[in-house]
Amino acid sequence: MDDSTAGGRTVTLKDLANELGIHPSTVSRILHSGSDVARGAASVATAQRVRDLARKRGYSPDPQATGLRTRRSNLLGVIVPRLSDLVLATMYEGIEEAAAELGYSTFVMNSRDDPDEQRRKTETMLARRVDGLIIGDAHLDSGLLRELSARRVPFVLMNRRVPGYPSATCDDVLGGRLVADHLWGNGHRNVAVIAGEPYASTAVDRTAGFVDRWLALGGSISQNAVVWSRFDTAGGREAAETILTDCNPRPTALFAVNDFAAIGAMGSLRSHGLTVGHDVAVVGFNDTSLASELPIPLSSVRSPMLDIGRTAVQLLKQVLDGERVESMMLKPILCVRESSALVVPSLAL
Amino acid sequence: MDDSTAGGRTVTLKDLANELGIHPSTVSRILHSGSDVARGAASVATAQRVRDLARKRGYSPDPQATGLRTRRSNLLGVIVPRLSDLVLATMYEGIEEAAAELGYSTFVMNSRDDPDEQRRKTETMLARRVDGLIIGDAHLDSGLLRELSARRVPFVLMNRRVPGYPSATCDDVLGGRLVADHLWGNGHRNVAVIAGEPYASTAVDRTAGFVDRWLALGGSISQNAVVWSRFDTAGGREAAETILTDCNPRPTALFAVNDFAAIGAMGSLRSHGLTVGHDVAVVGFNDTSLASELPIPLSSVRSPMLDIGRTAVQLLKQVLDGERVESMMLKPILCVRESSALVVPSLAL
DNA sequence: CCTGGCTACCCAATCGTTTGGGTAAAGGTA
DNA sequence: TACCTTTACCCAAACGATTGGGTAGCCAGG
Repeated sequence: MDDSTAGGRTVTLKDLANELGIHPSTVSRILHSGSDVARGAASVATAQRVRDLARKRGYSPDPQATGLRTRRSNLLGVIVPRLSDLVLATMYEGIEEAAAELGYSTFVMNSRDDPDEQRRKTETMLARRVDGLIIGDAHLDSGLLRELSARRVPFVLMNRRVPGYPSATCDDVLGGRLVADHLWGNGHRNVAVIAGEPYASTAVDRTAGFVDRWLALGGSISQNAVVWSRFDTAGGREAAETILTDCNPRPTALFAVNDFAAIGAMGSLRSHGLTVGHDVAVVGFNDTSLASELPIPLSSVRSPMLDIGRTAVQLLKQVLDGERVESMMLKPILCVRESSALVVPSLAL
Repeated sequence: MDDSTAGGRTVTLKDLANELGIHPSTVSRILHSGSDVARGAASVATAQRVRDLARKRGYSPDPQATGLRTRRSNLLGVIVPRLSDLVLATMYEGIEEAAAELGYSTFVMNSRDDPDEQRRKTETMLARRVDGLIIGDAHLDSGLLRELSARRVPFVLMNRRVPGYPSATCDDVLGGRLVADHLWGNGHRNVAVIAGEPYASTAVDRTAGFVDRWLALGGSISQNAVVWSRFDTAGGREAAETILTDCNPRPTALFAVNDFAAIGAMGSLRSHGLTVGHDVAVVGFNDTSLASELPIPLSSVRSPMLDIGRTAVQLLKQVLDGERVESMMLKPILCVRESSALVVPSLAL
């Protein structure tokens, strides 16, 4: 009577078959095959009776049994640095949606960007027999990816890319370029970059996109105007402090490759008596929902986070189907707000 | 040679048994039983050989097969309104940790606080044969909970409570009280509350805790000084607008039951030319990492989000073990910052 | 009448583990 | 020596679904 599984007594194929006086295999074919197979398996009338009873009894196939037999779990593993990072959480929402549409369920785990944890979590996922992995915390120098490749584990990268592996990312280089164009166009000639973690392609690409374009426009950027930092507010604050100390004359604009770092930087500027948007322009990246809500609304590059998540699922699906896949880079757009809206008069040409 | 499961050819109990010339059941007992059973099952020497080989071959038991046999999946389902809400994401981190320690893996799904989605996601979880559910999006008037109870689905609530069901929450009433004491102590006598969604216990309890204490202190709060709102910045902004229009004289302090709503309110105050912390005090709730980083750092009630997640897992474990459980309410503390630090001189007694 | 081809099913093995019930051999006791 | 315990294993039946291979009965064509 009592059953330890959540939901109590569950109905099996055999139950349905017994009740209708037919064989379980017939029921299986009717319920879980394309209509082509189902057609050959039973008469239209029987098929209808089976489907009706299944609905009435609330039959739902046991994924463990199915998985055991078919060797597929319909489970996707997702690894992110931390889900409390708004960016990754939003991408995950996209993943969840797209995965559900394809009949997959998803696991998420946090790796905190720690290589040991990355490895541990990956193994946990594989032990759970996921069909494939979406890796949202790839490091540029990762040996783990090579290893997974060698073990023929199906996976795709998300958010961060690593050359040689399929990935769904924002076109971060373009994003950086947009910011360079914007700041240059507003008359800035002395800028600095809060560049993020050097192991993350997001940071590297955004920085490179910015710097390369800046140089192409005829600008120059000194060594110590590019400061690598953590992605959080504290990291941004520290980086800004460094810039304010090291750069002389003080830059008129700051590009932070991440909104949180930008917010930290704004805090630092404020405590130096500088007004963001007036004395120093600031631009962030990702356009998280906070950017527009800040006292001085933050200009930010909007990356299509939800779509990146969805795209990652589609790519992984292709990998699982044995198709060849191309990495996808989704286009960002720049949202200019008060933090960088002003043209620098003294420098305007 | 090729194997559709991630990780390629996997080692089974039978493989190990064959290689050692013993029976799979013996291997199973050695590897997956308490040392008491294992002792009776094989000689110490054999046990050691088995364990060594298992390690060497990288054996990991197939959870589908295990689940099929034991009727337990070691999977926990977690349902939250949205993972892109920092509060829930942080709680989930606690869940993930605690669950891993107990050998469980966790699924998360977003319900967007929509009753249909809640029901759908719940069914999806049950179809996956989770052993139990952690429900982070309970509505006070939910029929779903009654139904799950009737179906004897093991579950606990997290973050929001509903009388009659076990839950792990912050002591929200206390949180509200702390804010009342603080504002009253700073001389405020005319306050308003941005109360959140009336279907969430967090909103209701924080508001009630505040209001009841306020009255107990001898204060009074008019009807239209309590405004229900969404939990996000837009909701907070609108609520603040309402308050500024409807309340005369203008309140000297605002308590928002959620940091994001508080941030929205701060925005609204600013656009009315009011300085937060000077003209109007603002206090939020949850002490999300942003609170302290805002230009005017936000006072906020810190709730132990990570621990709430961990506690939820422990409670669910107890439910699964058939033990009786008591709801847990974790203590919050108030972090006073610039947004509400000033004493109101004109009103100080 | 025989053959061939449907239609509408059934049969049984299989996936990897777990677990209740053996049992043969060794050792101890009366 | 007969009998009882251990020890150290083996055996086989599940769990629920899938799937390659039947097959009985019917109809049509030659």
